[in-house]
Amino acid sequence: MALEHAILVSLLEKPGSGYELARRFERSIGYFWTATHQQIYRVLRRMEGDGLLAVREVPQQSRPDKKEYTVATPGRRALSAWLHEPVEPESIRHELAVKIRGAAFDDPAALISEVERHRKAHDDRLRRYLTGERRDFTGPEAPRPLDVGQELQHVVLRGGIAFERMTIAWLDDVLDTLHGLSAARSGT
Amino acid sequence: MALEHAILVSLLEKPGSGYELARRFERSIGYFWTATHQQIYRVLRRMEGDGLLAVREVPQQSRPDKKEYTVATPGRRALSAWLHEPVEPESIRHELAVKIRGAAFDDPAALISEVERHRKAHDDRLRRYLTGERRDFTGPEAPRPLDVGQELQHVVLRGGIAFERMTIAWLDDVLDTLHGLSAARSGT
DNA sequence: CATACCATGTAAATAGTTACATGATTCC
DNA sequence: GGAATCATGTAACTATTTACATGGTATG
Repeated sequence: MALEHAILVSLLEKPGSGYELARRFERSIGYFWTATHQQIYRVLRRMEGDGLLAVREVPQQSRPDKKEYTVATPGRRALSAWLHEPVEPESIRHELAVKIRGAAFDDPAALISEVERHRKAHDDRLRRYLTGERRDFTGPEAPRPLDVGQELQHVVLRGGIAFERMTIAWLDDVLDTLHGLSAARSGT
Repeated sequence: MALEHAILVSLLEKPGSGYELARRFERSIGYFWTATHQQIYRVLRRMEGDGLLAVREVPQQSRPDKKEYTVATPGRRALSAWLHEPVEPESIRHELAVKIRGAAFDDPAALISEVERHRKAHDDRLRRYLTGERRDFTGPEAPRPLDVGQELQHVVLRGGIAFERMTIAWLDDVLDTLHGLSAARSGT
């Protein structure tokens, strides 16, 4: 299960609560894995039961107390073991692509606004990634030289940026295609 | 559930058995959705029970008989309805990226062979896609002009090609980074 | 005073994976 | 004789999503 491993990596980078993990899954970890708070809380409890994590109750003033999780030695070992095992190269799952092929059996032009909406969402994400990249890795405020962990975080972020750029370019291709089909239909 | 919709699209393109669908999910549909035969058989039965699909027993000689599924009118309507609803822009899930960030807590150089293996898998997939593109859409054997369904299939395939190319370029970036880290560690 | 944020969970349903199972035919 | 292809499935488990639930604090 990659969620367990993603949690181990995130907690090794910095210990934190389920809530904090959920927030990280919306941001930095989010560009390669997603999870909701419900799932995170459940997996945290299991991992703690398995001895992979240690918990510490942290009392807070003017905020609810929280449980701070840290990676225990067996957790570190489990991550190491996984890193040395091969994982299957991933295939994509893209609902919008299903829709695009499905549009052949409906009105292709009706899909244009949906594709535009997706294009905007990816464009927003790209901007967020680029802002984060300047802040943490390439801007004047960024530490220099970067340590090993930061270099690796940066190369993963570059992957996220490349993915969003590719997706935006492809969605433009899709929009051109859909417009072309409407024009042809109504007689060039 | 996108698997249902992917099945509807595939069966509209061409009716077929569960086995045939499973094979398509390894090929053409595979570049935007995956499913195993076990899952497909289960969903097919449910969809038939819901009246979305019609079945026909097809006797065959020198092969086991098969059940050929066709999309029924309610199935067509369900697909139409879904096409007009918005779906959430997808986030990626990439186990290898989890590993790359995890490598900071282990030996980054140990990941090189794993990344190379993934690079090769994506390169193989790209070659298959390009062969399919020439055969079905751009080669001299391809029909011309393409109909609406073929244009849409082609733009989705171009998405798969763009994804594989982007991934390969990114994995090269990852390999450079990993090599750079090893060189720096052993003292430049 | 309403909204957003902090913080943690339960319950139910659906989706997806992995292991097991069968049996005929074709190709090397 | 063994492996691959055609064809369909059951059972068990794991992962993920969605809906519901609570309650305090800070901000405009």
